[in-house]
Amino acid sequence: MKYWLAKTEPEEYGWDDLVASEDAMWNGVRNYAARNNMQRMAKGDPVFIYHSGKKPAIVGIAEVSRPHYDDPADPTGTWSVVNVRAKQKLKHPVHLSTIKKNKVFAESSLVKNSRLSVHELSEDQFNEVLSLSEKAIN
DNA sequence: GCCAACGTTGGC
DNA sequence: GCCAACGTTGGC
Repeated sequence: MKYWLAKTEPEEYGWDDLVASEDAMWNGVRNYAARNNMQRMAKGDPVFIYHSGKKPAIVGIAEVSRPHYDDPADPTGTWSVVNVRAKQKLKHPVHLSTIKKNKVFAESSLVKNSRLSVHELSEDQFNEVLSLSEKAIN
């Protein structure tokens, strides 16, 4: 099992939209590194949903409900999508500022490549996010 | 709103 | 194949 994090702009499509749609096609990724990560997702892998923007933070957990397939909106066949399903909102959002201060994430692409929209996390990092989400101030 | 970092494009 | 110019993303 692998662990993932997918970024989204909450004004465009946020956690609440994902909950409402029940099973959503995660589309619009137009970056090779992010696409390659999506192609490595397996059904059932956990995916943190991250809101970028004013208060960047991880807000909830979803899971891959369908592994990658061709983006139906892309006639060239270059880009992929997956389907994800919301599982659980985090008790408290885990802010990027917290992640940056935490040495477990020092080598993470979350810190080193802020522009990447789909990241893989280690098991330790995944568990650290879960643990941080239990704290009101993080 | 600004700007740094990154990715892509296109000229050579 | 290199690299300058440009566009975009996302944190602050």
